[in-house]
Amino acid sequence: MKMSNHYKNTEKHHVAVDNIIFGFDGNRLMLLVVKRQIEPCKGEWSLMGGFVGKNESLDEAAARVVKITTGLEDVFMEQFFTYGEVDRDTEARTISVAYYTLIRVEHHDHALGQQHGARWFPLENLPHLIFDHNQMVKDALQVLAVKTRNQPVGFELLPEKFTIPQLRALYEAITGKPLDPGNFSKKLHNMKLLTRLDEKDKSQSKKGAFYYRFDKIRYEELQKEGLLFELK
Amino acid sequence: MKMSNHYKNTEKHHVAVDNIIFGFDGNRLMLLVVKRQIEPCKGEWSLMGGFVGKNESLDEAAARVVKITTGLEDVFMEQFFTYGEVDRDTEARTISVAYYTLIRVEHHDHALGQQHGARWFPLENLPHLIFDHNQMVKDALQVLAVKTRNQPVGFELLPEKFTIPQLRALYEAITGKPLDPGNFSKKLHNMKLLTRLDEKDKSQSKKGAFYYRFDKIRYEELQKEGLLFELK
DNA sequence: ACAAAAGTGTTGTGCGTACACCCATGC
DNA sequence: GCATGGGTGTACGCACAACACTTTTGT
Repeated sequence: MKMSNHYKNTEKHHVAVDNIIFGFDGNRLMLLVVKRQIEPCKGEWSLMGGFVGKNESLDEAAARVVKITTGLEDVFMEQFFTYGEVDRDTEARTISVAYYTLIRVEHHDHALGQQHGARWFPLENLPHLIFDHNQMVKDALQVLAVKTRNQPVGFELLPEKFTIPQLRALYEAITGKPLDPGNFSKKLHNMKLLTRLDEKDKSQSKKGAFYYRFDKIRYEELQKEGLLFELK
Repeated sequence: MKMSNHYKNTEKHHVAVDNIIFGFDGNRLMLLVVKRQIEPCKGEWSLMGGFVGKNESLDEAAARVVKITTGLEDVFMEQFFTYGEVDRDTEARTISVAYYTLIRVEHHDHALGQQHGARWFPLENLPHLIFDHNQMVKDALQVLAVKTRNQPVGFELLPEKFTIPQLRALYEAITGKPLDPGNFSKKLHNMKLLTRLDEKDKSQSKKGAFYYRFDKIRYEELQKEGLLFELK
C-alpha cells in the first residue's frame, strides 16, 4: 500500500454509476427501475445504480449493478455520459457515470428482481424517477436512436429467434417513427446478418413470418473490415 | 451546511477533467499539451486537466482548465468519455472525465500559455503523454471524425475569414483522408452556411480562393428545423 | 504561353423512399 | 374466397463519387 500521496489535499467526490436497462416485450420498449433502498428518497423509483467501489473500474461497477437485479452477466452495455452538476443529488455531491444496457427480458431473473424491488415499466409510461434520472433515460434513448441508424444494435433486446416484424417493431419503438415493412425487410436481407430458420411465427398473421437468428460470426467479420461503422 | 449524510460510509474518489484541446494551423491539426506541474510525472507532457472542485460542475471544471492555459472563454467544448480504470493514474485512483475543445489558435493567449508550460504539437507527431492521455487523444479524434460526417463541426478551428480549401484541409486532417476539391466546394455551397466575402487569398494559387464567413444565424435556423442533425 | 490551384459541369451509381402488388393461409 | 399481415418488385429521386474541363492570374 502506497503511503505518500501527492493528491491528498485535493477534493474527493462520491462517484456512482447509474444504468439505464432497456428491455423489449415484443411491442414496447421497457425500462427496469427499482425502488430505492437507501436514503434519501428511499422507496421512490430510481434507476439501478450504485457507488463505485475502491478497486472497481467504472465498467465493473456498471456490470455489478446489472447483475444484482437481473442475474445477467456479459450483456451489451455502454457508457454514454457523466452527470456532474453540483446539486443533482439532494443528499451530497455525487458524480454519476451513466450506462445503458440492452437485455432480453426473458433471460432476466424475475425472482431476483423482485427481491430488489425491480420492476419493468413501458418507456412511454414511466413514473417519476429521483434526481435527474428521467433526463438520463431521455438521453440514453436518444443515443440509442442515433446508434440505431448506423449500426445493427438491438438484437440484444430480442429473443434468440425472432421475426423481422418483431425487429421492426423494436426499431419503431426506439426511434418513435413507423418504418416501411417492405423496405425494412429488404434492408435486413441486404446486410446478410440474419440466418433464416425453417420455422414461422403465425401468431400475427395467417401467412406467418419466418424466424431468424442473428449471425454473430458474420457481424464480427464485417466489423473487422470496418464496413459497418463506416458511413462511407 | 448539511450535517447528516447517508453516504458518509461510501468510498470517495479523486475526480479530474482532462481536456483535449485541438487547434489548426492551416495545414495540420494541432494539440495543446502542457508540462505537468505536479507530481507524479512532473515535467512530463500531459493533457491540460485539473481536479474537479467541491462546488464546481464538470463543465465548469473543463472550462476552467481551458481558460487557464489559453485565456479563452465560451469555446466549443464537449464531454465525450469518462476514464475510470483503477490503475490509470499511477499516484492514486483518479476518475477522469474527458472533454475535447476546438479553438482558434490565433485567439489563444501565447504568453499565458508559455507561463503554464503549454505547447502546440502537430497531431501526427505527439510526444508520449502521461497515463492514458495518448489513448484519450485517439478517442477524441475518432469522436470528432464521426461528428464531422453529420454536422458542420470545425468552423471553431478556423479564423473568422477562411477559404474553402482551408476548410477542406481541416477536414482532411480530421478524417485522415483526402477529399475531392470540386465536390467539397459544391457541397459547402449547397449547405448555404457560408457567406462569401469580396476578398481572395492568393497565397496558395494564382487564381486565389474567396474568403468566406460562417453564417451562424442560418446555422441556428437550420438546427431549429432539425435539418442538420437528422440523417433522414 | 504556361503552370497551378480554384471551382464548375457532367455523368454514373447506389441507396433510401414510396407504394403497387403478389403470397400464404386461417377463418 | 376473402381478409390479413408478410414479403417482393418497380420506379423515382437524391446525394455522392469520379473526373473532365474552365477560370484566373503570377511568372
